[in-house]
Amino acid sequence: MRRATGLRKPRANRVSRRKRASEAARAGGKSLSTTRKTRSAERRDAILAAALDEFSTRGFEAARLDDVARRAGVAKGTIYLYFRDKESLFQELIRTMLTPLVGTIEAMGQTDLPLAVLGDRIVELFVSQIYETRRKDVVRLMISEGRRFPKLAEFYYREVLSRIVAAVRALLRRAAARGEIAESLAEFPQIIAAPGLLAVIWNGLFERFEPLDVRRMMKAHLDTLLTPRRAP
Amino acid sequence: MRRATGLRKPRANRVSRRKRASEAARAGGKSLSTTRKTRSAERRDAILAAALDEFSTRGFEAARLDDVARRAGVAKGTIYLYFRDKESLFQELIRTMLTPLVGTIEAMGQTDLPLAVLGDRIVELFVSQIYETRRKDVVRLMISEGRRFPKLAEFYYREVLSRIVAAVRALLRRAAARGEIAESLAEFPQIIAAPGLLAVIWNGLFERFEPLDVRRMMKAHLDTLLTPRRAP
DNA sequence: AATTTATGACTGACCAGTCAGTCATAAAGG
DNA sequence: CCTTTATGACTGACTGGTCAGTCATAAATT
Repeated sequence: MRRATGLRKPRANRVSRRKRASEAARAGGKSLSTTRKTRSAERRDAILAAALDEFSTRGFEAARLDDVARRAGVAKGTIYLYFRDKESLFQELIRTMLTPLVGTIEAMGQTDLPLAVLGDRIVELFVSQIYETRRKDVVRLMISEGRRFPKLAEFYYREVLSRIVAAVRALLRRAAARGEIAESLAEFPQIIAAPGLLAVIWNGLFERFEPLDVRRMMKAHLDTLLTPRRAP
Repeated sequence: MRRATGLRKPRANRVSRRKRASEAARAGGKSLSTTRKTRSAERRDAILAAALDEFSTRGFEAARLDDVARRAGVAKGTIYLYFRDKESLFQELIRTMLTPLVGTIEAMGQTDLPLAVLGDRIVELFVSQIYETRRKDVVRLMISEGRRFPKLAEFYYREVLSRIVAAVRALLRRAAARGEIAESLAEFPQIIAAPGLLAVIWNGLFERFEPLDVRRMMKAHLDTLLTPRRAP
């Protein structure tokens, strides 16, 4: 039951408070750094990692910051030293995880190889950098909760998606010019990503009933999109 | 501020309670039926419709049953006459909206037309029955919240998805046998649906930045998948 | 009058965010 | 170098507010 008195209870018997925290930090794998700055960065990362776990399994609303704190080996108040509020923590999480991806993908947009070759690279990039990574969970979060965070959706569109779409479009245009694919495809770069997206969702919902081999599916898809250069 | 007393306040001055409710029912467009059964079914539907609105805009956790009740022109307690609890309401909503779709799609799986023709029908079916309908919101809900309702995901897989997948797979096998598409495609019926799924998500998150023409995208996709029968 | 249907005030549990207090570490002084 | 003082990172009990679900009572229907 909730205490009814409005009186502040005087502090008492704090039994070994720091102990748990430092143990958890140690358990986190990192040697406990003594530098203030290093320690601070480690804590931030620990909180972000814990937040990803909790947000992924319960969703934004249902996730409890108490649980995030416990998982990060930190007191709840500490979270508020690093993030303004729950929403801010959520947005930072997505920003931090997805931003680094853009460069990699844009770089790939530059290369001027036959699509038959690039295809393998695209598939591999997606699988190794997203599907087999915690970034998969971030993508899921973006899909699931993005509508309720219009600012975040806008950020994500401007900083990530629009750039990727532009890169892929350029790539497809060149391939179409070479006659490797139909012109109409270059208009919808989203088509290239669609099976990957589907796989992320399928994996979260139905994998236990019917597994899906992303790599093979994406490969089959790309192969089929290629215009067969005259039947043999 | 929250009331602190634990005392039950005696009931008093209920001023014209039914009025608002019956007005709202009338405003709902339906003539107020006198049949018990009809009226009951109407209420149920009103609650489901209101629930779809609220769950769609706020998400399952954040949606308030008070708001669902208000929107349905009903008192909160009434919801509990029709549904066991919030979760049950959510699951019933998805069941009710998606189940009728299966028959339509399975029927299409039977027809034995060239894929070039069937393609148009598939696109049109998807757009008119899902994308331009409130079912689009239900699909979004399934994607966003499905992970937290394993039972629901299982129901959806068994009753809806697996059947659709089977129908499309059969359809693709026949098309592959006729040489209309690559064999490898028939292994992944999901590929056919992928752009539609992507469109639903895109529509919810990024439509305001960059509109996406589903019909044209899906058409372009299907056209590209068809093996060009020998270059002209 | 009896039964069914509906209502909405109320409760109990829950949780984001706060803040007075603590303590490890750093800086200053001897 | 050692001791003292200062700093601010960190803690967790607490507050204020929210909301799912209940139930005593009222309205409608038979």
